Amino acid sequence: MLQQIKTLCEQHNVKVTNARSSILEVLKNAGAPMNYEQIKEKMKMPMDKATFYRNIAKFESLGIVHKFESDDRKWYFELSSTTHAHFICETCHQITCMDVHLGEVAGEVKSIVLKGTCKECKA
Amino acid sequence: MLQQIKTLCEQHNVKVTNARSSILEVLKNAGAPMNYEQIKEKMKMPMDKATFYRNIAKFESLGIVHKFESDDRKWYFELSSTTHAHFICETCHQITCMDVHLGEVAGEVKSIVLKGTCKECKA
DNA sequence: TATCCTTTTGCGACTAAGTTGCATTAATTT
DNA sequence: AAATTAATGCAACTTAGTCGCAAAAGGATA
Ligand SMILES: [Mn+2]
Ligand SMILES: [Mn+2]
Ligand SMILES: [Zn+2]
Ligand SMILES: [Zn+2]
Repeated sequence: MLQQIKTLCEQHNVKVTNARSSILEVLKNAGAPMNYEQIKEKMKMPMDKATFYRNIAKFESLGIVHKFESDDRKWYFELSSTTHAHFICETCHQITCMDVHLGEVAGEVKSIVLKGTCKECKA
Repeated sequence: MLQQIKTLCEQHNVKVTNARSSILEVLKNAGAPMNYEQIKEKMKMPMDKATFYRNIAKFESLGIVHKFESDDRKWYFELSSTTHAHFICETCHQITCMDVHLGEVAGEVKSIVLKGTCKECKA
């Protein structure tokens, strides 16, 4: 298990269990947001979905993990970083992380999801 | 039935049925995006959800209606207008329509959903 | 080490928004 | 009128995520 992940849990006062480090390790190595099925596939150990979702909920509440919903009605997860947007192509379903700068907004923004057609699919 | 709605259907070559005008009439009078249950409550006639969703899907494909998902995992619908964003407060679950101006974006944007905490809940 | 207590996990049953198949009805076409 | 096509209602289905509960893990105390 990566020391980095152990530290991350300890900083947030979360016990480091196999299930938890397993989830975080996959997310650490992810190049893009992943859903439950995708994370499960990449995990070395088997894990029940109840365990997965309960731990994810904990990570979320602690601000370790961020989630949003794609157009397939599934939740996608990534390790928290600076607030950025996700562009979801309704044709090819690819998810792209991107920075946008919003103007005046009606509150504190935690998640930005744009849906539409990506440049490749448009062309 | 409103003449306006009849015209809307005819312009898109959609037969005007009771079910269809009933849905559109509710959306026409809506002050904010509404989900299936909310629309159903406001409708004069009873309507099966299969009929509702099939017609909504048709409206969407024709560009008459726009939908997005809130944090309650339900779809919210509104009559199409100029592209604008929806701010969803994760505390009070209120949905606010708003204009944002994005900078450079990776494709053609059709839907913008911001989630976070609204000013009232923040205070 | 033995006992107690709290937290985490796995399993299976459950929930609920939205979908689908199919038979019936309504509207068009010939 | 008969034939064809489109819209509707109903019930069964799908499926991402949730929940209750009992078993396991683990830490604290003695
Ligand atoms: Mn991202
Ligand atoms: Mn709106
Ligand atoms: Zn695309
Ligand atoms: Zn609020």
